[in-house]
Amino acid sequence: MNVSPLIQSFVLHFGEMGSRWGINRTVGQIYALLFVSERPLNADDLVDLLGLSRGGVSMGLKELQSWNLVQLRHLPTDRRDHFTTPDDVWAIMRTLVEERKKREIDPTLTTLRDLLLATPQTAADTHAQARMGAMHEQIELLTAWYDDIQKLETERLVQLLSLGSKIAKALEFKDKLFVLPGGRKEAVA
Amino acid sequence: MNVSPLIQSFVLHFGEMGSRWGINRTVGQIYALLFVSERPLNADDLVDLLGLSRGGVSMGLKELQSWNLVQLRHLPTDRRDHFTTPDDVWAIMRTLVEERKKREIDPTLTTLRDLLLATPQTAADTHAQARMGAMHEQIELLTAWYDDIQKLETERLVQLLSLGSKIAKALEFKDKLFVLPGGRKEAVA
DNA sequence: CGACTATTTCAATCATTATTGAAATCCTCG
DNA sequence: CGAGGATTTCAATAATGATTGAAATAGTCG
Repeated sequence: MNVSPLIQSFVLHFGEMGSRWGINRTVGQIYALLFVSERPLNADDLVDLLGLSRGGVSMGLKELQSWNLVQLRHLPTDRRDHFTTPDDVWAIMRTLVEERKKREIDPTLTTLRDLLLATPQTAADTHAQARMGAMHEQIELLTAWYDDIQKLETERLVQLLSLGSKIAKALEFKDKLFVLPGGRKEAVA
Repeated sequence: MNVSPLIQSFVLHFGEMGSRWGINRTVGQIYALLFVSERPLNADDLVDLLGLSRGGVSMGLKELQSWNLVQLRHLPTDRRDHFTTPDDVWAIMRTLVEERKKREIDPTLTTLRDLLLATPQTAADTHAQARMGAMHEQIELLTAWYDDIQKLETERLVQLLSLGSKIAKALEFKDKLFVLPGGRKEAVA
């Protein structure tokens, strides 16, 4: 691998993590190198710098493109394809979450919806369907939240994240305020 | 597989998804079946119902235990180990997030911290380190938010999620209010 | 339109991971 | 403590996934 020790450590780490992330080592390494590079790299650069095969780099880049994680660039006087990652780490993060949701959550949501429509044949089925319903409801709530949050501009998103549970403190306070004499709570939200 | 068609579909789906989630098919199937079962199941039940090998079930259960995703139960008059998943889907979700963070985020955070301490040897290193710094900062912000949120009781968490971006709307409003004549914003949060 | 280069494809190989099932170990109850 | 059943281990095998590199294709420039 023809990169400095610092960069090599980073690249190797991403290669390792790749397997835990459902992408493979090659793809992880390519992405890591593109992420830290000052200039766009072409496939030959990646072959040289990472010591991978020509075909492997081609497939890795194709996969990264399918994830929308790399951008294709054309440099003047060079007709080869060059690749970069976006500069903005928040943009990257949004893409990552979006794609993982698409691959890891949406299919399950679809399956759950289908199964919830089926007529249970046994007591076991009825119980199973109730469990699936609980799971479905939860995922719906989470994805609705995500859809909502995802629309925010980065500045505001960061603001919201920085706030953290302070907001929940406020909710708590509000609840305490609105506890009625009987002990029940008024619905206010 | 000796389960009703409804449950079989659910189990098979989780088996399929297992690979996308970094767990294997067997583990996914075992978990799915435990999740929808009315009663705790023992290893033999799982062998019968899912048609897996004795060893595979043993390893699958061990893995699920290492994820804290199943609970061991002992039934009276039966000395075999029985397994269940928690009833509360939010508790499950917390465990899942916690474990994935531990496996998929924390190691990267550690690596980044180490690499940020290194002295850059080249201009490329300096640039790479800046990129790593941006990544590090972002992950820190996200995990700090998570640590904060994670402490909330479920009721309040759900409340917060339901609110979604309404809070951001409020932030926006606040910002508009506090824009000073010069156009700069007062720091208020 | 060629000649040349860049890129992709794909069959073959290699590596890793999953799975089996029999043997070994561990437990527990009488 | 030991017999019987429950559980785990592990070597062997199967299945899947990653990687290579040479051949095919696509694309571009003069």
